[in-house]
Amino acid sequence: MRAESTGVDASLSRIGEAAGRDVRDSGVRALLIRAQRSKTDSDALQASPLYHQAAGDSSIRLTARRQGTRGQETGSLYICFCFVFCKPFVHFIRTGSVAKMMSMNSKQHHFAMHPTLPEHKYTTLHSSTEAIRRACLQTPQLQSNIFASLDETLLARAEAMAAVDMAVSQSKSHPFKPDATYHTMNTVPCSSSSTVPLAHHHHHHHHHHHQNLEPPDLMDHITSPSLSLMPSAHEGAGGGGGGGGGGGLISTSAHTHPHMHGLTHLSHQAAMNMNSPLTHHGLLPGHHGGAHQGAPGLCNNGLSSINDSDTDPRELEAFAERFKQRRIKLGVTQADVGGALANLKIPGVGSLSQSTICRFESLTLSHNNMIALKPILQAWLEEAEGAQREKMNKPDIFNGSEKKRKRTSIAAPEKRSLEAYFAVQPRPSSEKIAAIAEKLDLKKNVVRVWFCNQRQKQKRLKFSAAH
DNA sequence: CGTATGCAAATAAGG
DNA sequence: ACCTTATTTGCATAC
Repeated sequence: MRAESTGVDASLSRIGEAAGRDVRDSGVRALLIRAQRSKTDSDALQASPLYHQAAGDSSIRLTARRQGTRGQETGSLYICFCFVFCKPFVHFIRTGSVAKMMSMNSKQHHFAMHPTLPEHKYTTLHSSTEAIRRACLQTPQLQSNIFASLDETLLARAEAMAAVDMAVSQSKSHPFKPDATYHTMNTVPCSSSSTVPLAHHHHHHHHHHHQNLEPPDLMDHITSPSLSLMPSAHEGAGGGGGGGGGGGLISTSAHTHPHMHGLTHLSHQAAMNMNSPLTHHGLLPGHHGGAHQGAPGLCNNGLSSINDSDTDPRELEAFAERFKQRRIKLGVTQADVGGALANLKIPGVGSLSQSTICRFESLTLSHNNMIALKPILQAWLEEAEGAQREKMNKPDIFNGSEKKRKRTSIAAPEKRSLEAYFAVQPRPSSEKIAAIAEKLDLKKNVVRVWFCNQRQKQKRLKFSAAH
């Protein structure tokens, strides 16, 4: 509660301290302000130079982009915090989810965070989204809410986590896998602040051309904070050889506690559980007995089937780039690749959409997702290149194996009906759902899921909305 | 046409 | 068998 004048400052410095960074950096502040003004998460991230260079969490980024419109200001701010502050915080957010964070702190937003608000010096934003941002500024209360949620509890928690994580990272070899962002990122130990060590070229489309940004001065030197946390190399797994691997390959998907109220201890546990973005089943349900090797040379002895290199953001980035390059050389489209994956008879693997392939190439998938997909795409690539070398196309034994996940498109009329039902009863009984399903000529499960998702959406909106 | 992206179904995982 | 929360995809449609 202290948070005297600028609670933000106080809290930030604490977090920064824990992360070994000075988050009071003017650049950081500018970023926050900018983020705050962003209409969407996407805007906030795109507008941030840190988006491309600082340490971040791809899953956060992903969420930001995908859930964009809805996350709005809230999400933006938090997400940017992730980039600027510390990994632990990121993890917390990831598991806790923005919405939850909002909820748990929202109750008492006694912060008078207005000092750092808009009309400050960096007011000269000229980004392409300036217009939108302006619109945004018209909702002052919203902004205060954002900051409000950034209250003591939250910060304290993040701080605690930071401490935990750091401790872990120093004792154990790999605190949490490199969650660093792709793109320009360089997971290298750390190259301190002012040097943006771009290792090599990396011609990813939109990068620096963010002419919009204003005073570049401040930003540029900020560097990814988390770098400092990076336990440099990843000697982790490798050496151990033996079963070690501790967690084995499962991943513990970053899930967490359903209820955060106790928060305190939660942080700890969360912190502990988290760092293990190992392969996730995202796409490989794994059900069938093991055989999840997919990519050649993946399983080294131990159980920890994943090498560090497999989870290294830089490696992923490089692979994605290479993949795209070679795909094009093969004269294959993203859609082709997606569909071809099914022919590659890998246990739990089916086809994927052009969208997904595209996202893989552009690194707009979560880190875990990237890791999960990499072996598969790698397998395809080798297969395809091999086939071409033989001058023959593979006959393609259309293995009717796994099919691509289907997505039902609920038409507008039906959607309206559902919304109407939802209005009166957000949690219809199974019978009711069945009835609705029949009436709308939809699968019962589709309707059930719709209600689930709708409830989720409502919950989110409840925050962004009034408070 | 091949590629991005918005938004939101489907799914995974722990009750 | 269904809920919730967190995440992974895929339609559709805009570039």
